[in-house]
Amino acid sequence: MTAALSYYDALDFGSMDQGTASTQEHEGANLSVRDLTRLLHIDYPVEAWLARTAFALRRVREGEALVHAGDKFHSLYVVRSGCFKTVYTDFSGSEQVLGFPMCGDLMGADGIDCGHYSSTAVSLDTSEVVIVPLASLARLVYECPSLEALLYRVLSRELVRVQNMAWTLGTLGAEGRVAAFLLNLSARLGALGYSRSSFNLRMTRQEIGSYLGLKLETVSRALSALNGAGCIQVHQRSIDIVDADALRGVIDPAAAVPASIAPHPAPTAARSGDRAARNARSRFASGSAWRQFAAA
Amino acid sequence: MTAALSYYDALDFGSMDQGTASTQEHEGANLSVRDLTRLLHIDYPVEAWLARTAFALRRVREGEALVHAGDKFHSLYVVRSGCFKTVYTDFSGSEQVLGFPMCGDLMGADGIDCGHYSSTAVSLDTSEVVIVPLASLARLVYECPSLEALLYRVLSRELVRVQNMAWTLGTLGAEGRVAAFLLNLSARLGALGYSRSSFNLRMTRQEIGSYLGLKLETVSRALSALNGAGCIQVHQRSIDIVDADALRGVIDPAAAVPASIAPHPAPTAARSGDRAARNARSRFASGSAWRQFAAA
DNA sequence: CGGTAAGTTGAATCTAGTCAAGAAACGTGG
DNA sequence: CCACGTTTCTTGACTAGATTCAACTTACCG
Repeated sequence: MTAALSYYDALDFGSMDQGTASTQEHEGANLSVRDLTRLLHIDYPVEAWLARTAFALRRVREGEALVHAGDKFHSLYVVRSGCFKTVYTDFSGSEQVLGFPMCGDLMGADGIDCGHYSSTAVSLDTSEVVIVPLASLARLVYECPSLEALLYRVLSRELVRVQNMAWTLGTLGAEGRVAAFLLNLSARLGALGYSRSSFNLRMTRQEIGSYLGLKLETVSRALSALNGAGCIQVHQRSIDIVDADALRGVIDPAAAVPASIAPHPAPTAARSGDRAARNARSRFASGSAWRQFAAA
Repeated sequence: MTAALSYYDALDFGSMDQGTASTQEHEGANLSVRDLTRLLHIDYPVEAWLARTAFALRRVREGEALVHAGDKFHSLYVVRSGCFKTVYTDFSGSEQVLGFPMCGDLMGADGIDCGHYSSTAVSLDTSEVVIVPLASLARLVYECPSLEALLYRVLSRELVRVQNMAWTLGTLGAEGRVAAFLLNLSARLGALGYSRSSFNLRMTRQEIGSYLGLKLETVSRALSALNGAGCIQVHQRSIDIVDADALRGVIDPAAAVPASIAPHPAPTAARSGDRAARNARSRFASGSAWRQFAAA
């Protein structure tokens, strides 16, 4: 057992407080391995007895940082609710947003290799994350080797996501990037059971621009242009996707979206159609105020 | 034992021929786990008996594809010699280069999650790769749990690399991107024992441009500009870095290079200084023809 | 030696950035 | 509830930087 953890011990994982002990704010509900696999949309035959292993939760208030770039790595985090931004703080002050992790997304994986997180994770919302200490995971894998591939898959997924991002930045113009961003968001929210066609952005134009390698004015202009073209309806943070195919056309006139901008290859959730999904309300769901405004 | 592999079996790893059997071209030399960790620059306490496990090699000729996007995933690959490009073939024909894996770099990790490689790997050179079937790795981890973190770290490293790429594409202009590209190459070659200041590019302007999100003419102009500014000396594929600090200055006038464009956080190799390293010749090393040209 | 692929350079065009002003939403305190 | 200041967003005019198109040079390979 100790042999199984020797490597992690060498990285000082062993000396850290783990599990519930490391939770800054204790929540009553802890999550089982089964819950975790569901959250990650990775179907997994988890032995029943593993259910006793529990992962702690942590609540992060809007604007609060979950981890800072440079902090010592100890845990991975899976978003359970809310929305984050992960940023590189290019220490001449300016920051580059690397992603907007949402429910089911992984954070902190960039810290595994060198032992320090390489990006800062800031909550854009009152959020909740599952704390997954790497040491706990290692112990778990030791007891149940079939779990090994879980982290492999999650890391691989993250890799594909960032590669997609690099593709977007490398090949698309401003409007294409914004269109891809909106479609991506739409797909992810749809997979979570929210409306694919109507949602509120949790981030500012500045943050979107930083993420897409654009200035905030350019993002604003691109949104206005897509609005004018009839693809979407924008009003501040409120987005209505009127014509998703037209949006895809903006990305590639030959309608060839690569491997997929969408996050997961057709997960099982949200098969119930938009009508039901639209009833699922959250901070992402549009407020009624703008809806009547749009109708006018 | 079979239980340990059940998940992989489900993904058809179990039914694949593994180890030497899957090598298209048998090489006499197979690599041990120890060799592999050294190649990856990850120091690891590997139990001696693990030395018997051997990974097969495969030779890939210039222009040949190691894997194609969409192919069924079965193995990871670690470059042992030569140089590759990994490309997204945006199926309207145009392709985007995602990276130039070299000795010690991992390829194929983007296939773990969904079971298919998402990018094509083409050799730019006569190259050699170590074949690491994921099933073999799983078996190995079952026998020696401390190996588990090996793949975690490699995947994490890859993630950081691509995030750095996204940063480059998102924040730098043409000259900055080219400068970052050259510095990155310089650092990687240096870590392998080659000259940091003088090398030959293995890729065309077109491929560099695709990688950096630029057109080939822009790459050419940027190189000429850096040449004119006295940072480097360019002649076709031959690059001499005259003033690395000036190059860093191009990236950020305030000399603030983020976390590091460099690949690995100061690996142990190549501490011998440039003089000794310059003697290490390879396809990357500059030919003498241009050297005298440069002196003129 | 000639043909082809790769690289350089110039001029015109277009896209995104910059600077700047104004409008709309938000929060706070009266 | 309203007035206020602050933040966020939108829009316009101008500029800087990258792309495009094109001509030309240089290397490479039979």
